[in-house]
Amino acid sequence: MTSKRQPLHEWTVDPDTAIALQKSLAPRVVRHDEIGDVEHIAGVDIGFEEGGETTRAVVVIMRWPSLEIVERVLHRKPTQMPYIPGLLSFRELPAALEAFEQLSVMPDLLMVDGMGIAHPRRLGIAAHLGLWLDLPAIGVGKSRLCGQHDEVPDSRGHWVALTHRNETIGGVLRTRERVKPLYISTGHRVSLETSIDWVMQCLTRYKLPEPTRQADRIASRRTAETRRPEESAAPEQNTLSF
DNA sequence: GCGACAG
DNA sequence: ATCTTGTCGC
Repeated sequence: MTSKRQPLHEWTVDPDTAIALQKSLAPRVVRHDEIGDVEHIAGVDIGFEEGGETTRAVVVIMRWPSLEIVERVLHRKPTQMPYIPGLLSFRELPAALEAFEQLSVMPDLLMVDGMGIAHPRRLGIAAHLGLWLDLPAIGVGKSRLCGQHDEVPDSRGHWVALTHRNETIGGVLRTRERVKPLYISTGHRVSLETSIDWVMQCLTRYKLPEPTRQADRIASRRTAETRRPEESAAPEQNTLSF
């Protein structure tokens, strides 16, 4: 029997409703390790086109530990909510969720561009996505949303705690010397320490871990792959698997 | 009331 | 996030 998972909640574009949802969902986020064998890791990132009118979600699936790309999905969807600090997931997840529906392989771990629980109400985009898909997830942010931290030693692999309201919500990790550190945090079913470990394991020669870096390249850059299909050929095609 | 503010 | 060329430095 195929049972279709019921969605966590109805979507909304109302700020107050979104905040209320975050408060009720945050307690359900699992902050300890509840992760099995990892065969595939997904990198998730969102980009925008036409001045923000269109949201472009990209999911890259990599095999572990080879880190070879085994699948990529690019999905476009009309943007229906503005960017509001703290409500990022409500703007970017709709497109991402539809991208996941296109996958032929479900990953065992997610690495999302943005915060996990390092969020004012402890439900950043990585936590929200992990909770929705019920998959282990790690938040990989490039800048700070909230919380305070000491200066990070300029040595690859070193990190300091990110604290907010008397609680450690993440870690600020130096993934490359002389380069701005990354803000790592639990998304779902992965502890902070394990999250940092996975990020380090996925580093090559760049600032970002491979899953996020690959997704980022495709989502942000307007290259040959990012090219929209010919309007005359297939006007309705907004999804590309390659 | 005054800043701060993921992508 | 996005608009954008070249340029300085490890």
